[in-house]
Amino acid sequence: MDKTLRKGLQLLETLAASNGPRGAAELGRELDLTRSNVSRLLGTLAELGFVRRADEAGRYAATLKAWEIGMRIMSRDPLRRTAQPFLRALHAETGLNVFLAVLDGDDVLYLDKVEANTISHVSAQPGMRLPAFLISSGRAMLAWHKPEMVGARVASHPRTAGLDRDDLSADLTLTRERGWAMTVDGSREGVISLAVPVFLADLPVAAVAMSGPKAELDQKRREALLPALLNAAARISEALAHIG
Amino acid sequence: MDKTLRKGLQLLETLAASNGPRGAAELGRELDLTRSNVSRLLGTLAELGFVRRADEAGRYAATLKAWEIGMRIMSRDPLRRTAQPFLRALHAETGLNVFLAVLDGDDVLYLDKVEANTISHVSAQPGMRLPAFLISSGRAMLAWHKPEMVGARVASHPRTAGLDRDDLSADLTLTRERGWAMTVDGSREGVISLAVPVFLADLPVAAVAMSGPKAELDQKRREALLPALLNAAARISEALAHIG
DNA sequence: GACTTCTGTTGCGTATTTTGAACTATAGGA
DNA sequence: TCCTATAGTTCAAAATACGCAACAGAAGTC
Repeated sequence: MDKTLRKGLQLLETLAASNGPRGAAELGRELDLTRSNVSRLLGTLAELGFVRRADEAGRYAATLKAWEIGMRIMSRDPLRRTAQPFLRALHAETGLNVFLAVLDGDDVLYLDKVEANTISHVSAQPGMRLPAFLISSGRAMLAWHKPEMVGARVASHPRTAGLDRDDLSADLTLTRERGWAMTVDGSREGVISLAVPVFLADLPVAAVAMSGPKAELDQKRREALLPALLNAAARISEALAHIG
Repeated sequence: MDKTLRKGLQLLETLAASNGPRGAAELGRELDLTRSNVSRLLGTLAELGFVRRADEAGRYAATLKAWEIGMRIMSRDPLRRTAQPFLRALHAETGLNVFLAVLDGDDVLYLDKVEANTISHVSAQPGMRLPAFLISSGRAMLAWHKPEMVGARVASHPRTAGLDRDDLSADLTLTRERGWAMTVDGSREGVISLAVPVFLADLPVAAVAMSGPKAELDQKRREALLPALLNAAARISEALAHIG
């Protein structure tokens, strides 16, 4: 059960998702807790260093401690570790933004990104979630799942605006047949994205994606770039198999 | 007080620092908790998604949930957000690895890094901590602190191997006079690192550092690169002042 | 400026919650 | 095969966290 731990972590999570510092009453209303309860929880979270008083008025903000702990976890992640050199090579070869993503529930979670060091505000960032159907990485992974499982997900997910179930189904079939996924204006207007799944024991455990401006990626260019993407994903799959 | 929250977060932290999956008894010994207590805490952490059973034997490992939450926190960090474009510009101008770091207690905490996309295993990674005295970023920030405060830190810190207090004190004075810090073989053998503090309201709140191989960075090259570093730090300070 | 209504924090008594020992079950090693 | 690890569960005892109320202060309103 451990109710206190539950509430404390929920509180931390809420604070992490908040834009600015927040007070106890406000947080209490959002989480259905009393002011005094929230106040005390914030006090202990502050003692532990996960939170700090931002105002003299008693509003709190999340510190970087959770980030630090999270980075330590991520630094050991075997998927990211084995994939990273291949992602860098792929970026070097294509000049495009390169992503590594996994499927978590109905979302895609971005694990890594290699981008040009120019100031290009890519929408997808490591740590972000996006609905799997909208983006190429998600479709690449879904295409290798059982159709009935995918169907259930389409039906259950609310954000299917402008996306017919049959269209999606057809796209996934096509994706699986040709071996790669593509979305146009998926995560961001004017962006084309290509993705290929990474397999471990015949399961699509991740996806490698690369994206660039629509104007730059005409069909000829895409065809020229695809082999590098397919190769990168294949080599990551192979490397994963050797690790375990 | 909130003892349960305390223990739960301590458990998560320990698990995040562990190399592989760990069992309840083992963790209990390390944290002075009973097996049943740890077992229950792990159960709720698993329910909340922060931890998962890695073995069928009942050993647990941290998931990426803490990382995800942490990344959401970091994505809003004003220091990193304002610094990032300048760090990228500095990297583009110099070709060196560029770092952003803050001082936390006796350690330096790396917030960001811009490096060449080639496979170069830099020792410092975002999220990592290193003793402030050892590395240029730390010295850059310490040099603008009150000497007595620094002295207390030197005395208290155990890892002062091969580092005389007077030598350090002299180096900090020199650093402050010339406006930048330098370490040779600081974080890693064969690496030279240069750093300059970033100020907010006359306090050294961060440091920008850049590093490269000793062979590449002779004095002539260093003198050529320094203005870019000083300029980057100054512009970040200025940008910070405009934000608040 | 006085008033009203928020805010965060803190005692305190109650009762909910957590706790640790004992117990079961299972797995690995000698 | 036994022995000793392990993890997980039950239950009564007790420590703990809870909400209410009270207080102090801030912020907005008339």
